[in-house]
Amino acid sequence: MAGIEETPWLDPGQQRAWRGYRRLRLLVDTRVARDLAVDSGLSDPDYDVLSELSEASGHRRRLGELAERMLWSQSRMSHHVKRMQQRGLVRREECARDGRGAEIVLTAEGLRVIEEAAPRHVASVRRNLIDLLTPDQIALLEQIADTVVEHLEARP
Amino acid sequence: MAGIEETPWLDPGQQRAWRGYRRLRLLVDTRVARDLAVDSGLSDPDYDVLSELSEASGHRRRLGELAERMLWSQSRMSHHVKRMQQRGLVRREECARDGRGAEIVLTAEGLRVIEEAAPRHVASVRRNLIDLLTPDQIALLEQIADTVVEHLEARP
DNA sequence: ACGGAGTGGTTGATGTGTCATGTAAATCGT
DNA sequence: ACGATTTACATGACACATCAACCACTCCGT
Repeated sequence: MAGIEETPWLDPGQQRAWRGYRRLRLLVDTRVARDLAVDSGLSDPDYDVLSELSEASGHRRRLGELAERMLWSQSRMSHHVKRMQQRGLVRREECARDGRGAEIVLTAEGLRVIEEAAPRHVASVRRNLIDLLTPDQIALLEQIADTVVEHLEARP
Repeated sequence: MAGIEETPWLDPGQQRAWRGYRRLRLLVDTRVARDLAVDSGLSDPDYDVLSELSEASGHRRRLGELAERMLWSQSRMSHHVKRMQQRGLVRREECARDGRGAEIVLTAEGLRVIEEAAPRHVASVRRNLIDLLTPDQIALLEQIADTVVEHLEARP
């Protein structure tokens, strides 16, 4: 890993790309989050957890597995699941195979909530990102994201 | 604005682009934030505020102006500035022209801190995003960001 | 010039994220 | 098989963001 002595400053194009990315992120994410909250009463993390669970077999997943897939800390997941549990969106079950384990299960209410939220959320994602770009740009964005993700996930 | 009835689901490519974007954001931002905290003891918002002030004439700016440029709420800025003030990075001064106003001024310490933090931060941004992409991809990213930002900023 | 509306900023309550730590069960070494 | 370590998760304290009041000053109409 190079020391800072050898690190050149960002050139103007790189500077603009970085600032653009930051601003895109700020605008897109706050709007999508606001829409989600207004339309469905969910926060962005709420939606992600529900979505992850709804795609899991049996609508259940180990807490740690959930955290790992979503790149959250276990602690964060534990706290968040507790709150979602209090709202009736998920419940905890003991894990048969591992006495320490906790399985997080989507409740019927949780399933209902995310199924109702999903189409509105998709509409919001379209309004605030997808439909603003040409198909070419979408493909490029995917390619850029893949490149970066691949590099970063290959690192500690 | 179209109702959800008319909103088609994301096609596979759009789906991958959206998920890719989300994951890129998660990976890049957490790593850059962690580097910044470890290298310089600053949070991401800390850095942004210091950076904004260091570029302002007289190293000072009205609280509301600062908030507006950064798309923060005034409340958030007020709270955050209070904490940064307690750490000696900025100070408040009364505004001569408007008795209600507050001017936020970069302290000598604040200037020292950001000047020391900047090169490491640039290195981190390179490691975690810029240097992972080809010059073409950088240009495309900038273009995509500009497109989206332009659309979104033209809206309430 | 005075009374009310609007503006700039602060504050407190609440929900959420992070870090350090705690606890209990599983696993490993011998 | 027994103690030490590691793993899975929970918890408490704190930092931070958001929202809804709130206060003080400015601006405007009459």
